[in-house]
Amino acid sequence: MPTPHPQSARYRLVAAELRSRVMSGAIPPGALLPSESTLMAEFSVARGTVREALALLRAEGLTVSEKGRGTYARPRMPVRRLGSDRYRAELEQVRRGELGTSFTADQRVEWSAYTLDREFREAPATEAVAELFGVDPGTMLLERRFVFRTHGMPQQMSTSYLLLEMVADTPVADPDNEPWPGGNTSQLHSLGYDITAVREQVRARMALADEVEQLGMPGGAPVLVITRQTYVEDRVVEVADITIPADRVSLDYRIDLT
Amino acid sequence: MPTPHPQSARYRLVAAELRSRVMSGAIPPGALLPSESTLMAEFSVARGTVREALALLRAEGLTVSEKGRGTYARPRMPVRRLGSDRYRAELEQVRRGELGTSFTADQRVEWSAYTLDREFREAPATEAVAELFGVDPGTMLLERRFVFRTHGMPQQMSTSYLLLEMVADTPVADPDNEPWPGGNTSQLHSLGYDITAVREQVRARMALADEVEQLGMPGGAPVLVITRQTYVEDRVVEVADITIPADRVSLDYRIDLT
DNA sequence: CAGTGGTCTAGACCACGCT
DNA sequence: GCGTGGTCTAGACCACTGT
Repeated sequence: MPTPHPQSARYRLVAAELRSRVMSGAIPPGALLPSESTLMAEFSVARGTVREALALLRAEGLTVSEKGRGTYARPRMPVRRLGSDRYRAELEQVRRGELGTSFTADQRVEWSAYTLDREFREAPATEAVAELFGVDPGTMLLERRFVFRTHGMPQQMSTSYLLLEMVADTPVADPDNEPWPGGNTSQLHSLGYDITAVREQVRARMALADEVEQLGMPGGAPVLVITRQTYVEDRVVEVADITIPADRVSLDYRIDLT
Repeated sequence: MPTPHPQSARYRLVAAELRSRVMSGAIPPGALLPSESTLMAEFSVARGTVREALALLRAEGLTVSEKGRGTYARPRMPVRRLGSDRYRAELEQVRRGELGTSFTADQRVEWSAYTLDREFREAPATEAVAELFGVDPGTMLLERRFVFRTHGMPQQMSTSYLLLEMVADTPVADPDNEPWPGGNTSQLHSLGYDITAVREQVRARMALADEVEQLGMPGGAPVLVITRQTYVEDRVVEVADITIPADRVSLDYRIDLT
């Protein structure tokens, strides 16, 4: 459907040259690209043409521009590995009665080095969440919103849902008990549920305006969205929506066929 | 970090107005937006300003533009579900000696309804690929590039690597045998390898210029990238990089803890 | 053919970061 | 004050899609 663009366009040639300089490391992450006026001279093109080339690179996430300073090769964020094996590790840890959460285990940070904002409320299930739970829409849920930070840097935001009848008047429903040592797995364990399976649906899309705000990311950047269902046998005991800036994470799944 | 942009810019006001028309449904998916000259008159701005506004909407994935025709509200793409259970299904199918590939099974399209471009070559392993294989860099590989299409629509591109010593002078090394009934699992089976596990590493990033071209997607859109290792016991027998436009797919993983 | 978006030029003024 | 990127204008020619 979308019209293919000719590769011969001048701004594409300029973009290609700059792209190769960035990707080859000739312009390392964090370093300044030549200024627009320099590029006008180097390629003998008008400023608008240079700016179109730079816009292309920005759309590809290769560079970021700052008014008054210049255009930079985008600094690489440290990539956090989110392994599917963390659930099993967490479960075994909880059974042995040890501390830590999957989040801190993934991050390899100490228990004290992270903080999270939290906001709890009771709310009826929307149609989408009800379907994931396998209950009727309108069923009362505990909705918990979290923003995780390590060393003050926002890393991910998530919304978790629990059936209210499961958690009402338990310590799990009290935000003051967050962060909970041992995380979700441990919380569910304390309620008498030993999880047996997890299903994750992964999608990617552009960040919305408020996510850009809350996660401190550049505009026009993609996020990974994980919809997670936690199972005890055939019953869904928790549903969560997890949003992570795409350049900060790599998801790792091992699928056993034996 | 990135400089915030003022909301007062004229092109942002134009973009905001058009965005609300699209999101409210006043301009339904697939319908034409006003032409650039119409917008110049309506908002009393220069063409460059109108084009900046439209570039914003395109970057948000709300519209697509076609030379000679106009700018459309973007039609919603059907989402393909890529389930981790497809490997097991494929393996059982192969053992029973049946046809089909995971790609057609995911797509729920008939065997004949898809085509793929392919390009085979022999090449030494780069450092990254060698590490995924667990062999020395420079080890000779068969590199196979594919572009899958259903009904002419590009859906994903992938590059698959096999150890040359495993496949040299076998039917697998002959591009004319693609598409191979039963896909990768079946090919490996024919070489005497019954796969036992798959590891997938999932990331998302903005599409690069040549991916935009090959996949027929609007610029400024995110892609999902899957790095896949196929195992027989502890040995990696295939490595693949799979790139899919993010709005066309949802990955589905089930993690069993029992 | 007329109308559309794609590319390109040559100017202008502004807000911002640095020194 | 000077250099940077951000915004905006007013032209021009092209390639493409329609009739």
